[in-house]
Amino acid sequence: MGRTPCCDKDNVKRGPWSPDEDATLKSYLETHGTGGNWILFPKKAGLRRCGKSCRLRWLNYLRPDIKHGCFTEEEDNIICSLYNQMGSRWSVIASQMPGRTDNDVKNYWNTKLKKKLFGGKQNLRTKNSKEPTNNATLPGSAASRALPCVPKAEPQDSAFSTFQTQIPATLHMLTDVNSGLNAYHQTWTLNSPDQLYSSEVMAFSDFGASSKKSYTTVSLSQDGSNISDSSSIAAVDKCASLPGNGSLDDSGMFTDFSLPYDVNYAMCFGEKTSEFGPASCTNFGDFFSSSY
DNA sequence: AACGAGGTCAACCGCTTATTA
DNA sequence: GTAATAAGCGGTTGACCTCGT
Repeated sequence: MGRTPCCDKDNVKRGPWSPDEDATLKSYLETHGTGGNWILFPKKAGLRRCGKSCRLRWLNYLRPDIKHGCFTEEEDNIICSLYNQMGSRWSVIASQMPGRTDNDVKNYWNTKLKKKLFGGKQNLRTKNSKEPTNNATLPGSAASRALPCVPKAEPQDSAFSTFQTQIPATLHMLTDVNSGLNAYHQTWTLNSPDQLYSSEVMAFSDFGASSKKSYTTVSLSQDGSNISDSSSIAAVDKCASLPGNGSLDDSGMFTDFSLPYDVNYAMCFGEKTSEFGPASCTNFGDFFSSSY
């Protein structure tokens, strides 16, 4: 007994979208919205596509606020930090970067960032030593069509050099822990590496590893005139600002996280952050190497 | 010039979560 | 309270491209 299919797979077109389909979807969506139901949308719009496919096409590509192009160094930092905190929660990570989609961030991490960070390391989990090097040029394939840019120069002696500088990363974290009512907006500053090992920061770490239910995201509007998703909008509801460097509340969580300190220390958290990495690890790359 | 290897990204799949009846 | 349905999400796949040999 399988799940009932969301559409008749035999009668829907699959594969890449044509410009015509894009135009149809876009114009219909801009005029009528989704009508509150993506499943019915293709029929109403006159598209022979699965509703899920339409939704994905819109959210990941056609939305007007989508940002196409190179990820900035700041975005790199945000992705790395958040990935380290919460793992592959791409929608949450993407929500911190307006115009970026979870798919974008996921692809960027898997194809570029991961290599950028670990490409220079010797003891990677590679079986055939075919791991690309840091200075590999960006292929001019689909990537260069979408991202006509040159890769940033990377020092050869550090797989994680970006993070060895002090990063004033501001990470807008979205959460709604425990009660679902007491999410706080709070700027959090680490003044020393010791704080990363404090009970307070363990709570922060735990936050990263918490279940999906602990996150608050603004749900996708069903109204086409207001379409967005967790990739581009911040959870502004339920958030109140708390000034200063106050500690974490048992029932709440922060949304701003400033890191004026060397983030290497933070990289000793486990990938899923429910556990610490080896005490001996001194940077992100070392941690990952030692984890594999 | 041909071909295989590898990189990239859009799109799909299927599971989980949220919402509605 | 429960079942059905839709939306959301992360993992994976496959087409297309460039590069190296």
